[in-house]
Amino acid sequence: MNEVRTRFAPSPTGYMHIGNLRTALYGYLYAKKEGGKFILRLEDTDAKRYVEDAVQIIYDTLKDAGITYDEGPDIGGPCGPYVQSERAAIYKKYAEELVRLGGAYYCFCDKERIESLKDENGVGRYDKHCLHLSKEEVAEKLAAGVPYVIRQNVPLEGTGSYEDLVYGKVSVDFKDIEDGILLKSDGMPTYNFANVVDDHLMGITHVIRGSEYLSSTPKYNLMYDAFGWQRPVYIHLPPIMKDAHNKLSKRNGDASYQDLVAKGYVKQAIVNYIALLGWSPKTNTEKMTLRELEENFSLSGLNKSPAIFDEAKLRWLSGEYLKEMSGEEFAALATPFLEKSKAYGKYDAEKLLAIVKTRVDILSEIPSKLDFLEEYGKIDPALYFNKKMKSDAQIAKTVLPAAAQTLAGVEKFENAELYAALVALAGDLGMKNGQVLWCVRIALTARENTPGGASEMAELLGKERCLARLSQAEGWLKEE
RNA sequence: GGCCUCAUGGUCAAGCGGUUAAGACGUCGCCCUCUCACGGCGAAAACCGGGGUUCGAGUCCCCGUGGGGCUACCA
Repeated sequence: MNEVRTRFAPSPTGYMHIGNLRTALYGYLYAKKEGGKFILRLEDTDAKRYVEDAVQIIYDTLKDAGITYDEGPDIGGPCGPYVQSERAAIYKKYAEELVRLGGAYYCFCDKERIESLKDENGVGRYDKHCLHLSKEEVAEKLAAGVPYVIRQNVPLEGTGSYEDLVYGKVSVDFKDIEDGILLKSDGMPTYNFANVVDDHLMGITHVIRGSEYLSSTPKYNLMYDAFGWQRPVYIHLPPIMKDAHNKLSKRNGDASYQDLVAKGYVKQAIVNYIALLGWSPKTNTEKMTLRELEENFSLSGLNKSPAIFDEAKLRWLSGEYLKEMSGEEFAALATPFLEKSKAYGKYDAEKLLAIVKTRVDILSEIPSKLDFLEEYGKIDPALYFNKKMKSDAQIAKTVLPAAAQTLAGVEKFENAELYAALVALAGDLGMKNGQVLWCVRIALTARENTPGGASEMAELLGKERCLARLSQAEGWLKEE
């Protein structure tokens, strides 16, 4: 049994899409699961599409997501170079070899002739014109320096079939496949050729890629067969959609991995979530770390229908990761976001983080959850009304002054003590706990909803602010 | 247009000829509770349509409909 070798072969054309990342993740997971190797290869044969920082983004994203590779452009390996633009000579050699084997041929047709083959709809296919050139004619043109490409020689009849591990049997008639260009006139190969040569030379046993290659795979198999190479196992993956009609893509302004990280989604949650888009674990446990994914991944759980990216579920997962973190871990991740809050620097950071930890799913929500602390202002008396607590502005008028007095006397300004003191006050006043607590909380925060009860808010605010706010609130009540 | 391919709740998704058609997110309700959140419990919610095959079809076959892909000197 040969060692399993999978690869991720992105084209450095911009940002790392969620779909690309998932393809990389599955390749990585399968290799790990099988104790094999995962390889990174850059497919940069199209100079026109090259984007400056794209390569670095690919490295950074994979690293950030924890997807490590055993061989790749920046770390080397036995099958290098791992950048296609550095392998031009290799492709040329194999293209010429394929010509010798009859699987390809030189083509000297110019653009005009190719255009003339197309019908009014721009649809047309190459007519194998140059396939019929004699050896001498070819040699002559080559010697004369006539520009050429090398085309694949696809049979006119027959059917190409293969067994895809997720889609099952896929068949395409050769008559529906054009003699595509393998080697461009600039000497570089097209994807259609480079992927075959590289996957073979790099010993790739399992090709994991997007379903857009489903119907072109038979022509790759034609090349494997012509060379006498063993065909790899194919695993095509359905696309990740933005909605029922559109694929998730940066072009549509959809979130990339780094966008999601910047928004404050927990990285592990992102990886966990995308693993679930198109794959389902055997058990009902969906929350899994990368390590757990490595153990549980299996090709049989792969799904063949497109999956719509659901940010709501990602949020939930992110929140789950946040909640189970230790205070230190959470602080490390959350502090940069906490610094953007109006409350930052004015309150005990540890307390702020503790309050926000179970109330936030993504880190970027932190400022808005805390800003209210610094937005204290005139209180609408209606806020004091609460049916269940049986409280209203009238009750508040007697509660607030008494509460101010009580709080002034609390030594240890901490939740437990404050709660006890306020409950005791309720007893003294002959009121329900809720009547006192509700009124105090409203007076302290000027908000109907706050991330914590009256005593917690009081602790956070501190004695000085509490007393000041209480007296201010009392004043506003009297104006009514 | 031709070819490839997909189709279970709003979303992800289990199911692989016989099930009360899982589970998760979301939604809604209840409980807990000093509001919110957390947590607990519960509910609503699906087999695209039509033909077959079969004792029996979400599961197999065909057609239709709808979606996605390919049809580049892009990948």
